[in-house]
Amino acid sequence: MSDKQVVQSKAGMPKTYDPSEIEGRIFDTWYAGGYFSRDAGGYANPDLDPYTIVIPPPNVTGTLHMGHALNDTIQDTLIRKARMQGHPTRWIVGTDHAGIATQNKVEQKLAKEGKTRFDVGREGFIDECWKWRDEYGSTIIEQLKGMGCSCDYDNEQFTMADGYAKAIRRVFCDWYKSGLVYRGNRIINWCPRCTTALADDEVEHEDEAGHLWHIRYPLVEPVDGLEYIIVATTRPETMLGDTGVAVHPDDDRYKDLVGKMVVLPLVNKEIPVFADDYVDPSFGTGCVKVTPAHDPNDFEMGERHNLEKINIFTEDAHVNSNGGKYEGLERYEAREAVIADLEELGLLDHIEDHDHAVGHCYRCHSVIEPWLSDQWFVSMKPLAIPAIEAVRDGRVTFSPKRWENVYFQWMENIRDWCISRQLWWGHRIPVFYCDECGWMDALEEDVDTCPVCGAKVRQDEDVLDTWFSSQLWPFATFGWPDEGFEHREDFYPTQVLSTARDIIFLWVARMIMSSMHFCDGDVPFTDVIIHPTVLDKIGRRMSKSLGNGIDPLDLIKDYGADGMRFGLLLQVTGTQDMKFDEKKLEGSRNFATKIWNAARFVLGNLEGYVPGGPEALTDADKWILSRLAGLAKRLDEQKDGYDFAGSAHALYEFFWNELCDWYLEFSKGRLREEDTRLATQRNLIFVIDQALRMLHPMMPFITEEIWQKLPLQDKGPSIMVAQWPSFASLERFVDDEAERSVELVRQVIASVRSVRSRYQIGNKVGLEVMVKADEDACASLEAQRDLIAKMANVEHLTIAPSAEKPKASSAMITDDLEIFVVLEGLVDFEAERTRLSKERDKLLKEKEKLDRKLSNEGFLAKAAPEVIAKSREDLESAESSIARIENQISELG
RNA sequence: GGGCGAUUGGCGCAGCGGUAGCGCAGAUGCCUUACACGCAUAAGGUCGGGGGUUCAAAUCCCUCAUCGCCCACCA
Repeated sequence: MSDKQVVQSKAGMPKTYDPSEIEGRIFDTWYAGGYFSRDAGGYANPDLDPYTIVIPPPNVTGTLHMGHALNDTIQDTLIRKARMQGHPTRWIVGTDHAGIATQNKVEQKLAKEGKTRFDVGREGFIDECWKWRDEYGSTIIEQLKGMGCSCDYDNEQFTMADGYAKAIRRVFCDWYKSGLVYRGNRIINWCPRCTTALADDEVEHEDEAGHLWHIRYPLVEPVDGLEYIIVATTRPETMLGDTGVAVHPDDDRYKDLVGKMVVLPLVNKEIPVFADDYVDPSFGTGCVKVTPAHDPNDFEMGERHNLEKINIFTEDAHVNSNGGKYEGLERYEAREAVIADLEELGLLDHIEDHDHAVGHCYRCHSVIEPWLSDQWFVSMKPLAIPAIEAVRDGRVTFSPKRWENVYFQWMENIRDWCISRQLWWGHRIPVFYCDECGWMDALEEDVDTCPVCGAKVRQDEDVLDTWFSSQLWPFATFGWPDEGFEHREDFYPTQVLSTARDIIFLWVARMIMSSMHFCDGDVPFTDVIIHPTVLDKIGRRMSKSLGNGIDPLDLIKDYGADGMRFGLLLQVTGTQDMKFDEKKLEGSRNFATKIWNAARFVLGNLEGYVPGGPEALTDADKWILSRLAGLAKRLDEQKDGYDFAGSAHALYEFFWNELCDWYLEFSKGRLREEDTRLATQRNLIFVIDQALRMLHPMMPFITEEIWQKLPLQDKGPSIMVAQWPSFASLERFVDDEAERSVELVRQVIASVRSVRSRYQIGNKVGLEVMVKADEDACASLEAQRDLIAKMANVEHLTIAPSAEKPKASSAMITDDLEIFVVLEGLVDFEAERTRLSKERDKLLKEKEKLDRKLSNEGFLAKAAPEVIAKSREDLESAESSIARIENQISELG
């Protein structure tokens, strides 16, 4: 309580940073300032290259999860830095209509009211979807704002928006006319619950424990006494649609059977035995039952051998009228029934356990049914070739690089893409049919009547795969195919595409293909960042069913948006997974408070301040400025590597371990002295200003809040548009000598503290200390004796090359110094001896290693000269330390 | 069946060719008037096993093991 009063009298800042009070207010000022737009409220430099990012559009079905929080933080960090560097920036934001996902949600909602989509009809259902979108779409945008994301909110995109629909139509029609889009009757992946086709990569395969049923198919006429052959299958119910049995052409066991007929049990139909290379004689019995309508391989064989294709399932996976007495049974009921009947007939030879991969719908997890139907496809190979080339030659690079191999592997084996979906929510396929004269065409504008015969036409009932629309995101969001896209050099290609690894195929690859196709071969983005997947703290995927998901907004509430962002970025190393434990954010929240308090300290010590640039009066000043330059260098250097954890660590260390732990402490005494106060104030302000700018992209809110309070000259309206501190702008401060000098000071202070701790001497007890060192070191220390006196509470400090150890004292030996702390009546000589001996033994081991190394001829002959020199130096230093320690030990008597 | 990733102090992670670092937890002492979401000090690791390359390996290569991902039409 008294704390607060002290605080108010200082800088009007509470002593713990409270983000909830600040974040919303700051976000509003950013938005009002127009900094999220391309010209950054007038602060962008139009002469610089544009920097653009398109956000991976979240599904309107849901709210943002930890993966989004991470991904969007990464993007915001990048775009904010680019903006501060002066680039015209634009971060395109928007949502994806998410065909199946949304349709499912809305169907569930209707189900709760006891209705199906058929009750409300196609139009009514689509209306419901729009309502859903209006509700959840805004939630997502609010979440993004809560995280501090600096998106171009005034230009929000949606994959079902009118303009976007134009792009879809153009693409579809263009590809249709060039033959890349075609209609075909093929085996596709059918989800019987969603009642729609799916693309191959929308199917998730999982190994499941199953069985291999061995079934006897009687021969019409016995061959050499053989009355039946045995087929092995994992799906006995599909036998209802069998139209042949295949064996390998070179399989001697069955050679004589090729061309013969067998009787398909239960169906009592004669089907042929034929030979096909596809069959693996070593698997099962070497005889394969062939169901062309329900298995992709069987389909191919059926094509090769002109077999009939009998569909035995309805769209919801029940046996249809082709299944005879089994009609109406659900597929697994049918399996039971078929097996029971075979058993009864004595045709079930035996059953083996057999694990196999079963496909599941990526949306509802139902088991996929391979199903023969008419669908629309995109021929992918021609599109893939230039897209592979673009990554191969580095026009697009992945980070981490290893994902490029994943991309290549998929792209080089790419198969045609089934793009039609039997859904209502989505872009309806723009193909029109005339049932009168048979005319059909893909059209960019709707038509009612047939241009050939004038009869009424109908539009294709199906909609397009959601990914068909999201693949156009990098150019459709900029107005393509309209006139505005002529200014595409202002934003296309974009710079960075940051996303999760699980949509490399579904989305990233397809964006590269379609964008290059429609944008004169130009890639849609140059850098792809594949960020780690956020797992729970014990390494499981976060999911609704496990209930282990975390809402970013809850984290923001507890740790602040900055705390959450920084905590996440600290974990973005090159690995593929990130085990996330909320506790990990504590350090980042504490870091925010640390910075807050550093600012509180500086702002509370501004009496007599007159604005001005940094003044490097002392080594301590030179040191912190040099370290600041070092930080800028570190951040500059990693700009291409996307080492977010590395940058975050560098910032953390600078603020906490250099600025707060040392420079702030150094400055305490100097702020009280008339002759040093102003320079110290100016240095503090300068360093904090620059460091806050460097931290801003990662922790936007707290940096803005503090920065606004800094008494800077000619500062702009927001740190968001303040100049980014490049290394070049700070290079003049690099000062190795000052860094060495302060290092000596730190050694003395740390040594004295160590002695204090060992002898349990309170900080309030002033000590007598002597430091022995060479002339140069003594000169450095002498110039900074006030700092040592203050920070180590030394009452009498002697610094001299000839300093001698007082009898009653504890000695500390460093590489450069001998430090004696006088301890009248306190010294435990035995303990001192033990400690110094341990210290010496450690050094002896080190010396031994170095000796061995330096007497190794191979090392001397082959190692780099600087490495050898370093080893020599280390040896010298170790030897010197050993000698001095031994000297101390012998003096202890 | 292929491919990728992980394996470093109790826990979570850096380091990726020159004698092991960070955060958290734990220990000890401190309300040192910016901060107890803090300060100080000390302790803690033969870098999964084995082999190889090299003057030198946590770091490169091979192999094994464990865990986890992805891709694949063997019914």
